[in-house]
Formats: sequence, C-alpha cells, structure tokens
Amino acid sequence: MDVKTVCLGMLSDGEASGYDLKKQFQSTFAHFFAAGYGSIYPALSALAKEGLVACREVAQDGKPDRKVYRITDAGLAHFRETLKNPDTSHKVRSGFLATMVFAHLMSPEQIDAVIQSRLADIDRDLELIRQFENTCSANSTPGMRYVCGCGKTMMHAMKKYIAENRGGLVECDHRERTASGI
Amino acid sequence: MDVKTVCLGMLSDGEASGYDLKKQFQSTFAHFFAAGYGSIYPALSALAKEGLVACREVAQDGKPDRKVYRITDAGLAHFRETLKNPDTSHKVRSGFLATMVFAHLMSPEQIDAVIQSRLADIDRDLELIRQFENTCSANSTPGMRYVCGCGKTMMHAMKKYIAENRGGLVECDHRERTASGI
DNA sequence: CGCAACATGTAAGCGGTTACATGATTAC
DNA sequence: GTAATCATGTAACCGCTTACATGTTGCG
Repeated sequence: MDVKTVCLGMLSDGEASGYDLKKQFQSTFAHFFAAGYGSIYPALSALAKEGLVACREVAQDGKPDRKVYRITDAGLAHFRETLKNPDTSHKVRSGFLATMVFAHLMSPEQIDAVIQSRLADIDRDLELIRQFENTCSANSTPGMRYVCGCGKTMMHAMKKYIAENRGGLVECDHRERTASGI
Repeated sequence: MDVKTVCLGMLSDGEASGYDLKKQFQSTFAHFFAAGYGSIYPALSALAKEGLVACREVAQDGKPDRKVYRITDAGLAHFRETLKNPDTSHKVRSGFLATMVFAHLMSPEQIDAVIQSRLADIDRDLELIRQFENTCSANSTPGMRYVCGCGKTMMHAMKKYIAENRGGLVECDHRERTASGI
C-alpha cells in the first residue's frame, strides 16, 4: 500500500486538497502511515493523469488556488479492485528498540533519556487520536474507529511495558557493568 | 538507526559473518528492524573500509569462504559515541491498518481474510521470539530480553484487539452496506 | 516583529528492496 | 529430483524524505 493508493482511498471518503490529505496523514494516520508533501502532491498528479481522480481549481484571495480532488467512478472501481488483493503487511522500524538492545553499553541516565523521549512521542500520537475522536468520531467510518482503537491499544500496551520494565533494564545493566569493573 | 549501525552493534556482541547477521535480522530483530543481504553486505564492506570492523577470511571446503567480521576498538568507540545521540524513533508502516480503514468497501469475507493473514504473520513473529528464548536466552543481554519482551507484549496486544473487535468491523460494515442497499 | 497556518509544487538524494549471478552439500 | 542451507556479492530500481522555492493572512 503506497502513498498514492492511500490518497485514492482517502478521496473515496470525500473531496479534498493535497493540503487536507497531509493533515489527515498527520492526525489519524500518523501512528501507522506517514507521508509528506513530497509524496502526496506527485501522487495526486499521477492519479489525475490516470483519470482516477478529477481536479477542480478553487480561486482564493491572498492564498494560492486550492486544487480540490474528487474520486471518479473509475477511481472508486480501481480502489475496490485494489482491496481485493489487500496489503496485510505491518512493518515496524524501531530505532528505539534497536537502541535498547545495546542498553548494556549505555549509562542509566542515557537509557532513561531514551525512554522519556519514546514516552513523549507516544503521548503525542495518543493526543492526536483523542483529538480526532472528540471532533470527528460521529461521522467517521467503522474502519477509522477500528484503526484508531488499535493504535490506542498498541500505544497503551507499549507505555505499560516501558513503565513496568525499566528496572530490569537499568538495574541489570548497572549490575553487569559494575561486575565487569567498568 | 540504519542497517550499517545495527550491524556494528551486533558485532559488538561477538564476531559474525554477513550470513550470520542476516539470520539475526530474521529472528530476534524481525519484529522491529528488517534488513536483507542487499543492505547487510555493502554495510559490512563500508564498515571495514572505515576501520570500524576487521575481516578474517575462513576457507571452507565445498562452500564459499566465510568472511568473519570482528569489531575493532575504534568501532566500539564509534558505536558508543553513536549511542550518546540515540535514535528514539519508532515507525509503523501498516498496510493492514491502511486496508482496514476502508473496511466499509470490502465484504465480510475479504475482511476476514485480511485478519487471518495478519494473525498468521503475528504468530510467525511470536514463534521466532519463542525459539530464541528457548535456545539463547541464558547468554543474551538484558537489552535483548527487554526488546523481545516488548515485541511479545505488542503482538499479544494486537492479537487481543483483533480478536475482540472483529465484530464491530464486520457487522457494522454489513449493516451499513445493507442500509445503503448495496 | 515573528511565527504559524494556508497552499502548491520540484528536484536531488538516500536508503533499502528485489532480482540476478554462482555453486556445492545435505536432507527429504 | 528438488528444495533448503550455506555463502557472497552487485546493480537496477523504487519510493520516500528533505530541502528548496514562493507568497499572503492573521494572531500574539
């Protein structure tokens, strides 16, 4: 599932500009699918060229013209077709865990700094979902609710794990380093 | 944290060949950091050129020579330095969740197929960790145990969420589609 | 006065994936 | 016989990130 396909899917829910889609990537999609302008704008251009979306330019005073994209019948059909061969991948790339593997080479202070940073990031993502649920939950799809719920569950599970296992990491590390005379 | 840095870190735990490191990426690291030969071999070459690792060629009969890499003092110092500016990122790229967002465009059968596929993948990763814990747990580092524990926690949390929320997704989807006369 | 939000785009570059290339041995 | 394991590497490609480019409005 690439950025282009996700953009097409987002547009199946209603028309939007690239700027609007970016906001969606940064709120509801943030915890499982990132995308920047450098991916979104070219994706929309390609989609338009293929006739999967139609573009309407809306003039604005002071601001640049808004390019509002709407999915076409062909686009919706194409998206449904894509879903028949669904992407079930779920890839995690964690610098946090890759760092923690080598906790025995770090001081307890360094370890705690990493943990705090991770915890702050989780809280940021959690807050994003909370905000969405407080404003758009009523008119959101069951899928969107499911995905947000999954994100919340995973993030709470990670927070809990981090809180409960700091000791085993920092103290064990300390003991081992003391034992080896470092 | 790129593949090169992780390889250097892995070598801080003992010497290994590129082939050995690949096996580690496919077992313990599989749930949070993927890497293929196409990244590993060039990474080791670069590391050797920079003097951070030393290479020893071991002749074998029938098989190609093994290139066994060992971290140098400069390499260990460099790795410790890297850890002083730690990577705390944790990125998820989920085709599974991106697909689920659009569950209302899929049939219950399609949704179930996606769920089953995801569940099977989780079980595969869980089995990998279980295997590791049954064989190497004794001589593993606290960091490695922490990371495996985190993986297990997250994967169990996801399995539980998927099991408990299938209804809200499939049935709601069904109701909505029925309501709209599809 | 400066920063955030609004709004769109391009282009270079980077890091990683995939496919290709080679070849013996062992187990089913 | 055929698949898996052992073992190394290259090269093309692809998708995404980052930086650059431009300009107004409104808020604190």
